[in-house]
Amino acid sequence: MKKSSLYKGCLEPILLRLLKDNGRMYGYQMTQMVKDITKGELNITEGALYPLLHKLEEQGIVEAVTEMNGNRMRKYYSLTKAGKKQTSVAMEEMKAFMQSLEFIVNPKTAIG
Amino acid sequence: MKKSSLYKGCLEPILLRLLKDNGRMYGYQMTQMVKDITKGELNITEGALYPLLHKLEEQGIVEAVTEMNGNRMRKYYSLTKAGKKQTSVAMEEMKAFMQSLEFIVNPKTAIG
DNA sequence: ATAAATACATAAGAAAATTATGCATAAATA
DNA sequence: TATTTATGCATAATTTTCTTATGTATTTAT
Repeated sequence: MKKSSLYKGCLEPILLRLLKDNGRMYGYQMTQMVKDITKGELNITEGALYPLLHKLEEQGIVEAVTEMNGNRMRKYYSLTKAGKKQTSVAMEEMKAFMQSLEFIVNPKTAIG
Repeated sequence: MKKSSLYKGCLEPILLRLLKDNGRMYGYQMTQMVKDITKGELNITEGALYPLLHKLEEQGIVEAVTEMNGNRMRKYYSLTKAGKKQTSVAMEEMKAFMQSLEFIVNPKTAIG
């Protein structure tokens, strides 16, 4: 991301997708993976990431296990059963959303 | 849109795109066109639309002309020269953003 | 007649980020 | 070896950007 935050609102489904694809992950790892995948385009800020992960944990969407890597802590998150169900819904919504964006931004080539 | 606001942050570029494609438009028309194009998926609320249009006008991105259609007012908006420039930038950002979403949500089929 | 659609506007509140800050360890670099 | 960068977590204050609710008024459909 450069400046304007287009991905405001998409962070939660992005995290769910990462966990769905990669099993358990820790926060910092998520930021790095998204940065890599998007070639530096999307940079998740810590101030957005950690509070969201905590919220998802409270909601029972994810569960966390803290492990030590040498002397450094890592808090691994993974989808709960309810979280997997929720992820399916979120992915359908994302698909529809992305298709809608295509319709608007690319009206000629978009297939629907 | 159903419930979650995935498109938070995307409203401005969406409006710019509409104006770029259709020349001058009035607010209500924008909401209807987006609803049509997206098959009811994206419903722009008035509380989001009008304040944003006013902001864009203040910033010199759009200019407005009020006309009467019978007894009903319509406020037509169109891109200024600066607005067209800004739209180009915004469309590049949108393109990159959408590509990034593809990378994340559709890692196998996404082409980059 | 009444409801729905058209057409604008604004205010209060909520949601979801950004920015700034803090702590701590490990690795790289000047 | 001193300092910066990277790793890894966390939270608070603020800002951005919506949603929801409300208001006014005309036109069309039921």
